[in-house]
Amino acid sequence: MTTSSRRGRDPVLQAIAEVFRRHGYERASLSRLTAATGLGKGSLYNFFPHGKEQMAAEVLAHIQRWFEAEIFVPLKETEDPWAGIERMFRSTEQYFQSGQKICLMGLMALDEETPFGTQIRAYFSDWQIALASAAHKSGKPQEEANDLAEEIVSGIQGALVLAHAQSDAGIFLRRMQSFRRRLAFPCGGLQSETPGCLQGR
Amino acid sequence: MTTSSRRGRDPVLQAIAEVFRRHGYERASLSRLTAATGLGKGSLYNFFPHGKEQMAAEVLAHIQRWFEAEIFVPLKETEDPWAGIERMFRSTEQYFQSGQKICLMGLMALDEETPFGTQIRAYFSDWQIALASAAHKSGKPQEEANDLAEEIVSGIQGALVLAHAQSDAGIFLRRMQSFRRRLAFPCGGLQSETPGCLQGR
DNA sequence: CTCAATTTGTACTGATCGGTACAAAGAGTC
DNA sequence: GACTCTTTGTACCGATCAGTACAAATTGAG
Repeated sequence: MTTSSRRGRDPVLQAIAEVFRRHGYERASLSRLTAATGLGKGSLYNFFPHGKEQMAAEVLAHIQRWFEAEIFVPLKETEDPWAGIERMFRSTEQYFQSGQKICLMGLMALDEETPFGTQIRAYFSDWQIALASAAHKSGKPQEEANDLAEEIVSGIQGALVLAHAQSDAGIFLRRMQSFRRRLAFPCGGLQSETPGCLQGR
Repeated sequence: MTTSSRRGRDPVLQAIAEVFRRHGYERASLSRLTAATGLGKGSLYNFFPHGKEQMAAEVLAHIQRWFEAEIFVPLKETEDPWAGIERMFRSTEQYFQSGQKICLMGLMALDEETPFGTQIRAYFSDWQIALASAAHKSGKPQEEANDLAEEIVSGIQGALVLAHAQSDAGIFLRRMQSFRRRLAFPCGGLQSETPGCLQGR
């Protein structure tokens, strides 16, 4: 009882999320979690009776809610699709601290045999659907909008991987700028057919 | 001594690589490694006196060598850049089994505090440099070639993440087709400026 | 205050971790 | 067969894991 306790559930969840993000599910040991939250095991298991798995599930749900409110809903509901799209880019850059932070969803997506597959799937498909909706509203044909959304949602994950591998936030920011251009210009989408110089398999 | 031993080092490394790929560095426990290789702890530590870390380092070196020979060198040295590029796509699709397998380099890139940062950095930058070289040879200006290479190398990682999250190899194959088009068409590269509808920050 | 309910620290559990020690088993040479 | 030298299985090590038990401390209501 020496440390922090009466600050509500959210800051605790935030601290836990940070541990998961930095160390992954496995290495997020209880000792790390107690250290990061300032809570003893007793308190932690009092907050999360189902232990580590519940912590991770709630962290993922928290992330999902944040993206839903901050990004997906604006993308789907704004009448100015460009505003929603630019807001997505800004919020994404801010959330991932210009690529210095990692996407916990992406990290856990690579882990086999976690019980969070459903949550992870929902996160990515919600994002993709929301972005495709905005792209369609901005004038792109539905098919091209879907393709661009898939490109950008996956591309953001890849940019985070590469930026982290090279410890270079510039990579992430450059990719984000490139995605902005891709959405703004009509030419980059699904062109006719694969050109002759690359025989599509 | 009941099981396999006289097959050389390579198949053992391959089995170890598979464990690392499926479970990550942490969850790749010695018990899993002994099970996958059919070797006891004694044999494993006889092959790899420095234990798990040496195993991982050799696996990464093995991967690097494979990509170097199969993809990077052809990209850099072929006189027909399109042939090298198409070979890259085909080899990549084959290596990752159309997106069903994960990139161990990308997975470990997301892990903090592994001692493999140098190897991982080299893998990605070698790939990017080789691809940019081929793109440049195919007629793109150097700057655009660099940008496209960064887009595609990171994009492949993202495609693997998303394909794995959704258990949908189609995502990976669609992204790869999209990258083929990006390289083949001149229009998708670095255009003039960010358009007015998206005020670049 | 009193008393019940909640929150907390801590000592424990059994399991598993990576790694070591070492003797038995194999293989090669003579 | 007798002698090395390498390869192998297995018993063990201390450390750490997630999780539990539980009593002391705290809180809140009356």
